Amino acid sequence: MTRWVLHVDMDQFLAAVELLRRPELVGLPVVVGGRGDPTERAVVSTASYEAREFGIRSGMPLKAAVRRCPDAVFLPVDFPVYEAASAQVMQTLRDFPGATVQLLGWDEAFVGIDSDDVEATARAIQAAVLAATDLHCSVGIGDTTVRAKNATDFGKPRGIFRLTRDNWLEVMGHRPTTALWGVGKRIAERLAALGIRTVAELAAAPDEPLVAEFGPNTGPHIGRLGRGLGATTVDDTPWVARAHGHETTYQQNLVTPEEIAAAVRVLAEQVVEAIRAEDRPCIRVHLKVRFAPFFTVTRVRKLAEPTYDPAVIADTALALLLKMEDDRPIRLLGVRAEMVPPEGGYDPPRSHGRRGAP
DNA sequence: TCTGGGGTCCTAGGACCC
DNA sequence: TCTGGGGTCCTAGGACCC
Repeated sequence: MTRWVLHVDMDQFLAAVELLRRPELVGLPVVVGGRGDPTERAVVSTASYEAREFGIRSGMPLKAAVRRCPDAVFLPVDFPVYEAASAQVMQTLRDFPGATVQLLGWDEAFVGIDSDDVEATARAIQAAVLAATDLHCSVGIGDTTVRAKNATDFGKPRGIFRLTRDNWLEVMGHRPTTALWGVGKRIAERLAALGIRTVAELAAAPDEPLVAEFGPNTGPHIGRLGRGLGATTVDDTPWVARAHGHETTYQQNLVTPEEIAAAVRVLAEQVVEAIRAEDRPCIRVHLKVRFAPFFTVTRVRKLAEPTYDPAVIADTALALLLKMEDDRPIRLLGVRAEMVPPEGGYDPPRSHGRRGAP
């Protein structure tokens, strides 16, 4: 038996969940995002495959999406419904015999499993998820988490793809470094400045220039991504949140001190609700401000003592805002509360392993 | 085209202490 | 008077992911 890492990723998750309760929309271009109003400031969360044919992508402003496809159906984001569907998917994975499950997000997870016929196992997982939820998924198979995660893209939609040390360079070598999970536009630019443009070039690069450019931890980490190296086992330790935050993009920019203070207080109240549910008070307040037209800054301040008091959090955030001495109109405010770590610290500790809160 | 909202982690540099 | 080397804590800011 061989130990495998599978990456299970739901296909067009939000759109697929919406289509289950609106079967009349099947086959149409469907866009889920914001409040479902393409005249508002908001972006696409998920576009159905039909909508993607018009060039609509996640992260695109709704205003841009509607221009590309005026006939698309726009639906509001309905978090509780996706949370319920996600929980059903994840429970199905956990119930699969021999599976170790590590959540990566709402709609994806690593599954560690022993198998002599891993493609058959992957198909069985797809069938189990479909039977339980009526939702389709794609499965990436790998000998590391990094290879499994990258493999999924080649399986989409509804497919399976395997990436191991044997075919990693053959499949990924000629692709740009941005194809890698964990390498975005900025890091790709800095790599290009070192003469590294493809995955194969990154895989062959020595550590020294990477360390010089990205630091002693991140440098070698990026090199390992190029080689497809990563964890070979799946870690199912339950996730413990570090922080909770709330941010809002205002349809009309905030201008007056009164409306700004009121907005910060609303955000602080929402944040306190979230950290109370965790039973861990706030130790550090993060403020995020997007000034119009588009300039974002963040500030952090440690509190003298841990608190659940929304007034303290709001006042701290406002003090940080005041200190900036910037009176441009504000289009986004965010307040985040970093919580007291649990007894004994976080497990697993901070590391380069990519883990998002589901 | 005009850019959400939820997160995590890393690095640099200053202040301060011994 | 000017100075080393190690450490911790804190803030600012960058980068990434779904």
